[in-house]
Order: sequence, then C-alpha cells, then structure tokens
Amino acid sequence: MQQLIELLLQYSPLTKQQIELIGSKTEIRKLKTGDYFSEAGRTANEVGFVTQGIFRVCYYSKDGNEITRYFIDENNFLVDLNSYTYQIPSSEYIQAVTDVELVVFKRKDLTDIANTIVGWDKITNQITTKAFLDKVNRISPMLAEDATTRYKKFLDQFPKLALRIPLSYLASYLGITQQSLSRIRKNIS
Amino acid sequence: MQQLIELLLQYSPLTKQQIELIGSKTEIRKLKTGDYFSEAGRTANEVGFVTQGIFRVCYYSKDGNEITRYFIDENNFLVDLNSYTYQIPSSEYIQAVTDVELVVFKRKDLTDIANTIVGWDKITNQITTKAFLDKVNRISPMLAEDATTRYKKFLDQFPKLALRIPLSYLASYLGITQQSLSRIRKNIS
DNA sequence: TTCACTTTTTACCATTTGGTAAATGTTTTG
DNA sequence: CAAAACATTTACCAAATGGTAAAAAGTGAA
Repeated sequence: MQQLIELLLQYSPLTKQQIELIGSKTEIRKLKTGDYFSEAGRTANEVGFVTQGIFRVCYYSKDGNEITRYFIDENNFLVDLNSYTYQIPSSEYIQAVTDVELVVFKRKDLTDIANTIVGWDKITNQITTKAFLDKVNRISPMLAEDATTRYKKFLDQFPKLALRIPLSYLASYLGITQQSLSRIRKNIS
Repeated sequence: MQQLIELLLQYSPLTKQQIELIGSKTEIRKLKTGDYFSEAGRTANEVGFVTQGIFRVCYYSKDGNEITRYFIDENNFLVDLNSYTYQIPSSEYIQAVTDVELVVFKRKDLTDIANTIVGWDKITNQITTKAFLDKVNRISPMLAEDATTRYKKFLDQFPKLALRIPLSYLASYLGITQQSLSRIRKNIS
C-alpha cells in the first residue's frame, strides 16, 4: 500500500483524507505462482498495482499455442485494459509467474475515487502515458533485432527473472521456439 | 477541423463555446511528402491530429539504419510522446509519407484548454488509452509471426499504402531487409 | 531523349530459426 | 523411493532470412 501511495505522490500531492479514501477503496491480495488475476472470456473489472512479484499477460494463438505478450513487475499497474475499458470479454489472461502481492481496485471504487479527488484524471493520465511509453519502447525495437539480441535485452530488463520462469513463457515472449531459446542460451554462455 | 470535433464529441459533449475555444487554439497545417512534423534532437512541443495523409515515426539504429517504428494515418493524433511528455530532446523523428493535412495544438494552448474545459483530462485519457491499445495490439502480435504474415497484416491495415511508399520504410517496419520483403511480395503474387 | 540517380528485384551463399523427435533433467505425487 | 508428469536440451534437416553484389526497372532533370 505504501508503495502505491508513494508512486501516486510522485504525480500529485494528496491530502490525508484523500490517501485514506484510496486506502478504504482498495484490497490487498496475495496470489500463488500460476494463479490468475484475470481470465480469458471474462470481462475485467479490477485494476491491480503490483507490490511484489511478476505477472504475465498471455493469449492463445490461432494454432493453439500459448503466447506471452509481456511481463508486469513491481510498481506497475496491472489491468486487462482492452476488456476493462470497453467492457468486453477478454481474449487474454493475466497469470502470476511468481508468488505475488498486489493492491486491487474495483471498477466502481475507481469511479468513486475519480469523482471525489480533483485532478485524479490527470494523475491516471500521466500513469497511463508512462506505462504506454514503457511498453511500446520495449516491444517496438525488438522486431528489428535477432533473437539473441532480444534475449540479451530481456536479461537486462529482468535480470532476476530469466532463470526463474519456464523457458516456454520467455520463448513465446521473444517470438521464438523453446528449442531456439535453449540453443541461444547455450551459445551465449 | 470538423473531423477533430467529431472525434472529440464521441467522447464527451462540448458546448459551442468550447468548440470555438478549441478552434481558436489550433492551426491547420499542410505538409508535403518528406516534410518533418518533428525532428530528432529537438524537444517536441506540438500535438497534431491527422486529417489527411500518413506519417511515419522513425529513428536511426546503432548501425545507422533508418527504422520505421510505426505509421500514423487519418483521424489519429500524432505526437512524439516521449519528448513531449518529459520535455527531453527526441531520439526520433516524424515524417510525412504522403502529402498531409493536420490540425496542430501547441503545448501551451493545450494546457489552456485543459484548464478551461472541465472534463478535458477525461477525454484525453480515453483517447490516449485507445491509441495505446491500438498500437500495442498491432505491434505486439507481430513478434510471434513470420515476415510473410506480418506483411499480409500490414496489407490489411493499410491496403492503399503498401504500394505507395518506399519499400525500405515498410521493410524496416516489418523488421526485415528490403530484399526479403521484395522476395515475399514476389512469392505472394 | 538521354543521362544520372534512386529504388526494386534477383542471385548466390552463409546464418538463423523452425519442426519433429528423442534424450536428458527436474519436479511432483503417490 | 519410484513412477509419472513436465521442462529443457540436443540432434537432424528443412525453411526462412540476412549480407553482399549486381542487374533491372523506374524517376526526374537537362
């Protein structure tokens, strides 16, 4: 919770009452490795803020393969944005890759907060923008590089993670097969 | 201008005064193929709304190759978001791929608008979110597919464009060499 | 038109990656 | 512990892509 407040304060000052309001509208949730934060087919109505651990956002491709679109780690917000924003059933799911801890906002409570705290929209605007930039800047250059370089970049971004998650998650994130990733690992070391 | 107002009205009603305010704070600009909307090294302080034509957002890779990150077409906002948001010199540039026409907001005027129109932040929030989703949903699945599939997807998204722009722009967007794209084109037809 | 210039195509071979399958390692469960 | 289930590595060959270079096609200007 503390982590969340600190992050919010970076964007805008908040009064004690406002901080209390936010605290009263949230729930602390703990999940184990493999648990789901949101599932395909359902409509998302929660936003999470990750305080501990790592999630992955995935979907099934046409040929039935599970593909990891990206990873979300500490101090980032977690939401199936497409489903949450347009209130449509999701085509993807969000799963805990490690044991995790997060702060959860329900849709209704977020609306209440937005209607109560003046300037809240401005804060979420900035947070959304930052998340957007992070994600696009991370994914976009990857296309132009070969798999080995992509793997090395991943190691830079998530140094602790690479060896703790199943190879298959990482391979699909990098856009290659498990076998190729295994080969690349071998060649690097 | 009409196009811009119509788009804004999809998100929230606006009074005549508000619409006039927006009109008074904007400039219509026309550029020729090859002209720049923003340049590397400079700090962006304008936001555009494309009413006609197509832009591309590019940068130079370490080995000096020009890489097209993405294309922006009609009815979308155009901004070097990283530079504009954090007021830092840009590492990329935005160039007209066709003759274009756009509505331009200066940073200062956008601030004025945000301070005058109640709910403006909410509108920009929604627009940013949509742009974010469009972009990520477009780029993200590309890694998992081979170059031929990526090219076909591009044809779906920009059917008129593929044959009107230099092969090199498109090849770098798809993450392959010109030669490979030429070969792929040949094999498809 | 012709010439210079740019863009696109083609060709060749080296390298990377994919697909299939099997072998090895690791974890979980009874 | 042993068996089963799952994850990773390895091997083999096919297919896709890159790199270099040259030919062909297209474009614009004198």
